[in-house]
Amino acid sequence: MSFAELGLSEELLQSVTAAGYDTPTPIQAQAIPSVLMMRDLIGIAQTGTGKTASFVLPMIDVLAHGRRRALMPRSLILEPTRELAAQVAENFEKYGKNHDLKMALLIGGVQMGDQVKALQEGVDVLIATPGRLMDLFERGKILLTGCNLLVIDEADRMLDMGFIPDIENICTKLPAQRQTLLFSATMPPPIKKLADRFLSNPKYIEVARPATTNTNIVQHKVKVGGKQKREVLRHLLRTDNVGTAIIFANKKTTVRELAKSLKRHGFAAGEIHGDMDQSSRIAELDRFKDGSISILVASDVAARGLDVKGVSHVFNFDTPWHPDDYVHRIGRTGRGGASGRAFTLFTEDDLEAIQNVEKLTGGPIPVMVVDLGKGSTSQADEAKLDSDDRKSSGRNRRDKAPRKEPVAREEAAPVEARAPREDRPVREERREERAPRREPRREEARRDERYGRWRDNDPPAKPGEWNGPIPEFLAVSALK
DNA sequence: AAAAAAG
Repeated sequence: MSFAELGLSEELLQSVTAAGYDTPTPIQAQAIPSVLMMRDLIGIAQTGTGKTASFVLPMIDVLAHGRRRALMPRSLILEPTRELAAQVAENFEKYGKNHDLKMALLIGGVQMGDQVKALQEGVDVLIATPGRLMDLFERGKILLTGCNLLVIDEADRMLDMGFIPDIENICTKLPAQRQTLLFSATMPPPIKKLADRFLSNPKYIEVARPATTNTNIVQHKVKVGGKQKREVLRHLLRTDNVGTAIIFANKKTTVRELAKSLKRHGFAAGEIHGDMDQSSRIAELDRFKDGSISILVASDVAARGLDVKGVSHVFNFDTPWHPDDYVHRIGRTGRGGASGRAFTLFTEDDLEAIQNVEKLTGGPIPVMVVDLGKGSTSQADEAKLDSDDRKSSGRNRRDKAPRKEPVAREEAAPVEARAPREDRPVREERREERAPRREPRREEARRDERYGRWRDNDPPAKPGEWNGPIPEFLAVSALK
């Protein structure tokens, strides 16, 4: 299976090749033809599965023909966080470089001026977080009546963040006759309801079981006394061949203090959390991406969807309170088939949280014993932890190979020098099974039908005249 | 128990 077989245009294939990709991931293989056919779509996929390109690529082709109009964006992508929105925008730039497309990134924390200006000049694609979008809408800077393609990304995250009423609100402002794509890692009932209400006859694609963790990631948990946390972390950073690491903490204050502490100890560390202004957030992320810093201490603002290449390690300085967050956090490593390592520090108080994580991920996480040379962790502790595992995982445990001994018990001797960048885990191109092959001839026919509807030949609309398909509400009122 | 998002 290659990108060329999915029905994408030549220009687009060129930019995909230029970006270094030749084989679509499973979600791309399944979603792209469907999006090109203008079908609604529900995509159940974890981050790191190539989900973003699965809607960005076909959208570029869909939008390639058509007119921009002032204040009337032609498509809208909703993202839960500013960073994710910016990341999607980067994707549009990367793959859309051979196309004449204008986009606007509508996120909070930055000046409105440029965003308003872009809207006035007309954009093909709007990438937005809900708050700023609503704000600009209420100020009359956007008309959503021409927006017939909507992407709701990370829907479950939106739910967690209380955005669902906003999303519903926004949906009602878009033309009823439109294409809607909804992506989510899980399908809790409120998301199901949202999909039932705003999508019609969607194609359903599921590429990875929700709440399972990537098998490329080697996981460990490390029991620590509260006071040893930083020391244990530093030890692991020095001895586990760490190339690039994200360290998650539960609180913004912890993030700040930990970053400061690590810097004091000579680590090239930075920080990211929601109390920082947007420009610092972007700057820190850039420093991390370009290698100026090798360690990023983060709150859960960076837990989901953030795509930084070559992150060798994820450390949970705090055990996450919600097991979902664990899955998302460690998913920042082992991306795109690369290998990764994830360590979770836990204290006596975190036993329940750890058990919940293990229930979700489907097995006990092997214990890593860190000996700081002061007799901090004893065999007795390990034995006790092992019995905790047995309690928590119940009958699942019988199905698994016993893993009572740490899989990778490390030598305690500190190694000061960090591994050179070349020693980082190498990304392997490992693709899973392909979607069934499509017959090209049928595919072409469907595309033509669609283009007839949306592309080249539409006469220009006069002001106030509806140019697209007849909106549902008009059709309904005509029947009455 | 927190974090995120509008200002």
